[in-house]
Amino acid sequence: MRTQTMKKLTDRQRLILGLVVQDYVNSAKPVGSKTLVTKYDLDLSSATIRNEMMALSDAGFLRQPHTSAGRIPTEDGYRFFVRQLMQRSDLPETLKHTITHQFYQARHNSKDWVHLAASILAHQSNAASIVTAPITKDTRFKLLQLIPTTGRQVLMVLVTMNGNVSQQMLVLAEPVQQEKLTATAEKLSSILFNKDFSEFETIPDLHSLGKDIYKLASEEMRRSSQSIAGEIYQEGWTNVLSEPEFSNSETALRALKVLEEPTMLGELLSQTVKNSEIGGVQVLIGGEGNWEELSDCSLVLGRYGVQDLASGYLGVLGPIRMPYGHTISTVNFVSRLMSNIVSENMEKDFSEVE
Amino acid sequence: MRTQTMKKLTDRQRLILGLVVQDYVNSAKPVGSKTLVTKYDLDLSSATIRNEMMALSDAGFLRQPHTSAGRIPTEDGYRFFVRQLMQRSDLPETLKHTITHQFYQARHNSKDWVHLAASILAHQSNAASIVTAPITKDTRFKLLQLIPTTGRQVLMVLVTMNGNVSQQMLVLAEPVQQEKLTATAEKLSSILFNKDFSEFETIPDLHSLGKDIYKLASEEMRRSSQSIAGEIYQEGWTNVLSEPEFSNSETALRALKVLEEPTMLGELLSQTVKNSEIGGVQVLIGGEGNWEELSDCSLVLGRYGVQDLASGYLGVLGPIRMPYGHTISTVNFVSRLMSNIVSENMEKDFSEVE
DNA sequence: CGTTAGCACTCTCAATGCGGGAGTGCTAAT
DNA sequence: ATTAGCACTCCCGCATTGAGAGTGCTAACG
Repeated sequence: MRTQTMKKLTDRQRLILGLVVQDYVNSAKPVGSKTLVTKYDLDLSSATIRNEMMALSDAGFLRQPHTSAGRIPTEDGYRFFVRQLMQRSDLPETLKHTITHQFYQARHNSKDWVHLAASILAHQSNAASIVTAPITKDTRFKLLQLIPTTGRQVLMVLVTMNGNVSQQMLVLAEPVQQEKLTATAEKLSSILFNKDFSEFETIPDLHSLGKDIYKLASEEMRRSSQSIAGEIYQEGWTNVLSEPEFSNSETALRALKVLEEPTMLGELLSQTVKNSEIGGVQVLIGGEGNWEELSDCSLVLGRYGVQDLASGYLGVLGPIRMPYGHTISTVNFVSRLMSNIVSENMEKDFSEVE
Repeated sequence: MRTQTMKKLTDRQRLILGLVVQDYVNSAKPVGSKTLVTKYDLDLSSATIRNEMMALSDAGFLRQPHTSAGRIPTEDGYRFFVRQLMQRSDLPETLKHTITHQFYQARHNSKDWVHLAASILAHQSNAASIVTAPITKDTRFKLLQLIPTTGRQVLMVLVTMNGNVSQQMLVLAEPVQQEKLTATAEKLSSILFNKDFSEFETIPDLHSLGKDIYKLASEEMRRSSQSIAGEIYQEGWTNVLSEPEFSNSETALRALKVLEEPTMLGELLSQTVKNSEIGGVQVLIGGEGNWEELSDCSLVLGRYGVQDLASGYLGVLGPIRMPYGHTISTVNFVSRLMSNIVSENMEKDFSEVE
């Protein structure tokens, strides 16, 4: 509301605002002036604190749930806190090592490490986590293989130049010898090698099997190039439900519906962090006016991966009363680990392909 | 409690019990004698109904939340209803067609149709759905392929005799020519063809690359043969949360924790429906004494697939106050569709392999 | 005998009222 | 500028109340 006015706060006001946020995040109860003095033994009287609190209320950073109750932060209060007061609280070194090790072990299977990320985020932040598998915007074809499984069913595996793998089960009109499948795959691979998806328009001269596969491959390439995010992993819903502000479950319902509805979630991700830098973290507090359903929630969202090449989203949904410092550090840390895994894969790529 | 006594109920008592269950399922409010008479215009006075209700309470099928409130079914009441009174309510034909068509379109990609099943169950039953991807107990090796993706990374695809596909990304110690990969894959494939996983013990004579792959393949086969269930798909949690009995969210929390914890869920599935017939449906009402967390919930669980060859689980979790007839029919219907898809795939298999 | 009308009784639920307590805003003194 | 003091406001828990719904019982009825 008064973002442009943005009054300068005195150091003491900043201190008090910080303490109120901190205390409220821990206790979930409105913070009174006296509580503040005794709990953090300040060298001030409660009356002074009251005056300052009034100033902070006027500035729009604190509010009272009702006359003559303690203060709780407003959304703007949280925002100011996150932008100016908060200090990141790093994870303890031993924990970092453990997590790093877990990622190291899972690094070969993208399903594994994406799932691991969701799990760690949910546990560390005590909230609900959202992680999407990385996707690549690169649409240059590298190779294709056809693997007979059973009867007329064939698994088609597509690999792009930077190593993205996608696959599709297909059913042939009639059984085909494995040799013929291999030959077809090799022929298509050599025709399409290093071609961009957009060059797929002109259908090459092929026998019917080749043509069918060709169509499917091009369809698959198109599909994978259009999606905004990879598969979505979520965990820790019950963490959110056990927060006291969601005990009536009506409010929790509103928020969790956003997570459950893939279209909403996609919109949320793309609108919020689509073009943000990788490694950075965005904090969406109380829906920011755009997301009514999230009015009591905050999101800490980020992107991981390698800029312009391959990336995915990760984030945490919790109550607006959230330990931002810790959550942001955690998201950051996990994001970095995941980016490492992605870029490791890419680097190996360059060293060979060039 | 008094299951062995199992008093014979008169027809009128059965009728009344049925009506109470029906009405309570719809309204979520205790059912009174007068309500029953007027709503379903019975040719009896409320006093008579009261007498019968008392009998049903004595028999353990009805109870009162407090003195002088209407009656609600006990767990035993629901069980009696499900076993003896309930009539299945088939889905309307048009809906059946729509659903069948959706499955038809998704039939080639197991991810797609399993996900579709979860989605349809959640929507139709207005509860939370659980579906696991089918897994095969057959452990006979069919073929293996190695697909270079980027740098030293290689995708290994394993196919079993009945067409199960599993894959694993692996990183080689040093770059290897594609030709060599192909040759290795072919050699291993021919060595292992039609061998059972248990025969993998004796390591054949191979060069180092072949040995590495061999170990990984055998590891992968072992892993996939040990799991009780395929990947788990869930949907419709918010449906459960919006039921009035879960408005305080404490109770919902208990139940949903079971779904979120994979080990618990696995135990639940295996203990309940592991060896049940495919196509049959099991109803777990109020935890049945074994699952304290589910005391306010009911589960309708089933298996789909082809007996002894490939199967998965599907089911629905909702409040104990559940429209059992409709839910059971839905689970049954979806189960049948999924079994069809699985068996279609298997049949094609036999026709060619034999 | 099963069924029914009548009635007293019980218990919930919503509304109301009543301290106690926590915390405020203001004023006047330091 | 800070603080002590104080009146005031409002929540919260608790008990009270009355209406309403539904019961269990008894006695009358066909």
